[in-house]
Amino acid sequence: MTPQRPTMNDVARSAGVSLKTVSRVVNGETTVAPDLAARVQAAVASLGYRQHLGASMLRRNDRRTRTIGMLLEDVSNPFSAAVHRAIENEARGRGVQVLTGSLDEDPQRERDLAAAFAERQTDGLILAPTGADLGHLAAHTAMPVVFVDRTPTGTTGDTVISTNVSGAAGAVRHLVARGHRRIAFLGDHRRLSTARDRHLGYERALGRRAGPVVHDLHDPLAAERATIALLRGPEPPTAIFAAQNTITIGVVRALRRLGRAHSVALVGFDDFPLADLLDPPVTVVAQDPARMGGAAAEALFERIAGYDGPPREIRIPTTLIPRGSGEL
Amino acid sequence: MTPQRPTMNDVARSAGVSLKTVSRVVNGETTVAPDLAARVQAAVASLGYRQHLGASMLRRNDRRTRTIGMLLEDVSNPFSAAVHRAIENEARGRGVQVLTGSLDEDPQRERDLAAAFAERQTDGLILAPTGADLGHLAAHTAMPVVFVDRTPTGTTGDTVISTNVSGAAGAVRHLVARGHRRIAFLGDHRRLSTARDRHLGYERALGRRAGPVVHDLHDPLAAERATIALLRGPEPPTAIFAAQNTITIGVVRALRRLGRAHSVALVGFDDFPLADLLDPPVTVVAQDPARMGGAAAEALFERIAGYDGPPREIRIPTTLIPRGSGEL
DNA sequence: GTGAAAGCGCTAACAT
DNA sequence: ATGTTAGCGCTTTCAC
Repeated sequence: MTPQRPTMNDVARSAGVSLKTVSRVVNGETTVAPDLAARVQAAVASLGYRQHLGASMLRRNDRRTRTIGMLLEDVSNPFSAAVHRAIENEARGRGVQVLTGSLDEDPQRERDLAAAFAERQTDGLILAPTGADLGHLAAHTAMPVVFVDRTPTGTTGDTVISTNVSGAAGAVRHLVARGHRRIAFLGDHRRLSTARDRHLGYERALGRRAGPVVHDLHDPLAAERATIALLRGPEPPTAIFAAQNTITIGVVRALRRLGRAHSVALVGFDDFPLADLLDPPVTVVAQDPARMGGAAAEALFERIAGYDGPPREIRIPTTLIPRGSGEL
Repeated sequence: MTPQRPTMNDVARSAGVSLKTVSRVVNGETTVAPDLAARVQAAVASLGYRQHLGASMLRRNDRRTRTIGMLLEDVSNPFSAAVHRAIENEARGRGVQVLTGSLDEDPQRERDLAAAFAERQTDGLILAPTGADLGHLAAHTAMPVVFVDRTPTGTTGDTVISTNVSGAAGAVRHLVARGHRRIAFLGDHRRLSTARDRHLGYERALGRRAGPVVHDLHDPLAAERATIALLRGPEPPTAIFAAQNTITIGVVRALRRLGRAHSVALVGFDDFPLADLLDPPVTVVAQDPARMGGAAAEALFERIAGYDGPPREIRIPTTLIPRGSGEL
C-alpha cells in the first residue's frame, strides 16, 4: 500500500484539464492559457508530481536521456577522480547526469559496462580504454564515444590525450642537462598507449644512450621492487624517469628505504598531491586532468548535438615542475 | 538516415516468432522450445539487438532501473573517491550502475540532484548530506535514501558514520599522554555533524582544559592561515588536533613554513595518501572509507529489496595510526 | 488554444 | 509452449 507516485493523468484530473495540457505546461510550452497553466501548476505542486523521464524519452523525438556514461581506470585514483570531476562540471550546466564505472584494466568489464550503459540509453560515453580491441563499440551506434587519456585500439573517435611523447622527452632531457647519463625508465603496461608514448619520448631524448628499461609495472609495490633491483644491480642508474604516478610513489619509497633519496635523481610523469611536501620534493611532468576531462566532455556534447566531422585528436600540454628531486 | 536500433519486433519478424517469444528469450525464461530459442538468439545476434531498459522498466512490475544515485561532497577528494569506489564494488555484483554527483556543500545542488535522480527513477540514493534540512527528500517516496559520513537533518534513515566522538577523543588523549596541555582544535563547518562530533570528542578528552578552537575552516589554505595565527599568538599551542584531512594538510604546510614541524605535535582526523612519507610522518585517526561505502551500499540494497525496519545507525570504527607527528 | 487518439518498446495478464 | 491484447507514462499527430 505504498502511496503511488502521481502521473500526468492524476494531475490532469485534479486540475480539470486534459492530459495533453499538463504535458504542455510541464514542458514549458507557451501555448497554454494563463489560467489553465496556473491551475496545472497548482495541481503539480499539491500532488508533488514529478515527470517520469524514462517514459518521456521513450516517446520523444530526440530520445535523449540527458545522461552520459564515463568509464575510467579507477574512480578512486587521483587522476581519474580529477577527470571525473571535470566531466561532471561540464555536464552540470547542461542538466546532464553522469553514470560512472571503473575498469581496473579489465577488457571484459569495459565491454560489459559499455553495453550496460547503452541498454540504459546514455546519450554518449567517455572512455579511458583498457587497451583491448574496441570493435564491440560499433554495436552501439546511437552512443557517441570520446576517448580520454589513451588512444583507442580497433576503432576511432575523438581522443583527448596528454602530450606524452614530448612531455616524457622533456623530462629526460631535463635529467640529461643535469649531467645524468645513466637514466632508467620505469613504465606501466606496454599495452597502454600512454606507456608506449612515454617510452618513445624517453628513447627520443636518449637515443642509443638509453639506460635500463623496466616495463609492465602497475602498482607502487612493483615499482619499489624494480627500483631496488636496479640500484643493487651491476650498473645502477644515477637518475630515474617514472612514467606514471603510482610508479613514482613506489620509486620514492624505494629511494627512502635505500637512503638514496638525495643521491638518485627522479622525475615522475603525472603530478600527485603532496609531491611538494616530500623530501626532496618530487619533480614531475604534470598533466592537466581537469582540462582533459573538460575537453572530453565538450567534445562528447558536440557529438551528441550532432557534430559529424572526422575524429579529432585533442592534445593537452604537460608542464615540467622542477621541485628538487630532478635537480640533484 | 541513421541505422535505427532494432526492436523486439524486428527480432521477432526476423526469427519468425511472436514478439512475446523474443521477450521470453531475452529475459531468460525457460518456457521456450529450444529450437525457437535458438532462432531468436541467432536473430538477436545478427541484428545486434539490445534490450531497451527504459521501456522494459516502464512496463515491468518491479519497476527497477538497476541504477542508484550517489551524492558526495566532491568525487575528486580522496575520501569521497574511496567511498565511491566501494559503492561501485557493491553495485557491480548486482548488475547495478551508479549515477554520481558532487555537492560542494551546496544545499541547492543537493535538492536539485536528488530530484534529477528521482526523475530518472534511480532505485535508491546514497547521500553525504550538506547539513541543510532534508525535508524535500520526502517527495521521492519511491527512492530509499541511505546517509553516509554525516547524519541527516530534517529526516531520518539508515546512516553510516565513523566513530567520530570516540576517535577524536582518542586522538586528543594520545596527545595528552605525551604531555601536551595546550592542544588546539581546528575544525570544519560547524553545520556538519562530523565537525560537531569531532569537536565533542575533543572537549570530552580535555574538559575544562580545552585549548584554542577554530571552526569553519574548509580548505588547506584557511587551515594554514589559522595555524600560523595560532602559533604567532599570545599563548601558542604545543599540539594541534586537525579534525579533517584537508585541514591537516594545511597545518602541515604551516608548520613547515614556520619551521615548527618537529616542535609542534599534530594528529589529523582521516588518513591521506603519503602521510607516512612526510617529515615527520603524520599521525592520524584513520577512517575506513571503503568500509563506509560498502556498508552504505549494502544497507541501501537491503532497503531496495524491501527491508522495512527502523532507521539504523552503522558506526565504522576509526584507528589511531601513530607515525611520528603526534609523538614528538 | 485545447483535446482525442495513436504509439514509443516493452512486459503482464490472459488466452489458446 | 506460444501468441494476443492491453497498457506502463508520456509525447506526437492531427483534429477541433
